[in-house]
Amino acid sequence: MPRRPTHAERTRADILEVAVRLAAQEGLEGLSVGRLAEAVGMSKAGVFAHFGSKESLQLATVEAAFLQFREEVVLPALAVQAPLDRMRELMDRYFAYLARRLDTGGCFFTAASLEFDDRPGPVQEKIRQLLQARNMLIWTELQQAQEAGTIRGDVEQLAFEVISLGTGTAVQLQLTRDRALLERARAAFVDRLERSLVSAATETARPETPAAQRRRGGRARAARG
Amino acid sequence: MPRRPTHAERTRADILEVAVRLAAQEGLEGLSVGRLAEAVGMSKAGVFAHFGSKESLQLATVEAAFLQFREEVVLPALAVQAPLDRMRELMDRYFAYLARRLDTGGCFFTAASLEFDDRPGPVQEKIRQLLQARNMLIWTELQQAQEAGTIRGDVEQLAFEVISLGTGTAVQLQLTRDRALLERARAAFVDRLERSLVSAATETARPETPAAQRRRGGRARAARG
DNA sequence: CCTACCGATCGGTAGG
DNA sequence: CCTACCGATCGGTAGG
Repeated sequence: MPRRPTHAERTRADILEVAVRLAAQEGLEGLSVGRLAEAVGMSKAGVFAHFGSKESLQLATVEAAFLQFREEVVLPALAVQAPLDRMRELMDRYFAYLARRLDTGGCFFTAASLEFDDRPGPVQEKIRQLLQARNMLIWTELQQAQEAGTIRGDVEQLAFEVISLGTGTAVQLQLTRDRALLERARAAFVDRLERSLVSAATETARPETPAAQRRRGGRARAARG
Repeated sequence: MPRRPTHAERTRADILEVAVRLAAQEGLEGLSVGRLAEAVGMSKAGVFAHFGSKESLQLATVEAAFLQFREEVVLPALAVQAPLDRMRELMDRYFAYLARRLDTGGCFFTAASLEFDDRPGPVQEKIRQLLQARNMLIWTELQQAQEAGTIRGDVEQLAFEVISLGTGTAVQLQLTRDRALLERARAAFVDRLERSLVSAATETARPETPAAQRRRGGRARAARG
């Protein structure tokens, strides 16, 4: 049973909402306590009192961005029953997230990831942890789809390609602001997934080169199993 | 005939070499004149005298990073004769560039692109221009490969996917420092290219779904032509 | 949650 | 290319 939030907690949540937006645009390091305070209509010390240090503010901002992403993208997708449809929903919702955030800094985690890849510390660790969790989620989804007999091949390779597509799209989209890229990304995802489908009639009919079979991991796994 | 560089020109080049490294790690905005001066062993005003403003320094740093990239990646690849082999060489050299820069900030342009996507101005324009030139280069390469009869399908879609793969790999690689991602990226590229090949015996033998044909642009182009 | 302040560093300039 | 300086802003603190 969720406790009724105190006044301080609500203020903190308000600050973080603005912080997520500012950090997405100016970066987690570029986000200064002074400008955050001004944007939220408080004194600098007032904002500071809620976090104690800039690093704590950064950590709280990353967490807030994650909770928001979880609510908008992950949880709704997890409600879908069939494993592969869940993966499709996840991707659809990620692309919708990118579209919504076109004017508010783009994908928070892609930006944070690149900003902190050379700044060791708790913030980097937190970002690394969240992106690792994302990798695990996608890997698990595809693994389950494979166990359900829906897809075949090297699921880790497929996971890598799906993540690259999402991340690469996020980067290109943000600089060009060209929404057509989202359609290309969707097409690329559907196309790539189709190539791993077991059910598609054309797929089973297709002969395969030994090289492609090896890349897919089909032969290797059969040898191991 | 290249003029012998003046002392000032050589100093400027030395400063920019350090600037490219610092900017790749701390960002173009995080790069401060003071720390740059310290890193290069000069006074702050001494460094400043070469550029006049931070913005000019940033522009010069982007240009220096571009010239370096051009030398290491683009020009050697352009020496290759066959259009599609040129594209393969370009990709190979980009992945090698990523591997070399694992400990010096990763892909300069991916980082710069994400850092400046919300900072309008001359620096953003410069970055946008360079990445647009990259898009055009890849598009042209694939277009030529298609005209040579080597590949078929929607070259713009293929170009988008190739760029996404490269950019997405750059982002993931830099946070995880997992070199195995480079192998996955290479495999993904080869695999994707193979699907667009005209020559592969297995390709021509494969039946194709109408949906896939539409996505490829095969039908549409035939209708137009 | 505020006012008032700290030392450090920022981009930039004067003058040589 | 240097020393010496400018106002502004940074993260952070004292005291209430």
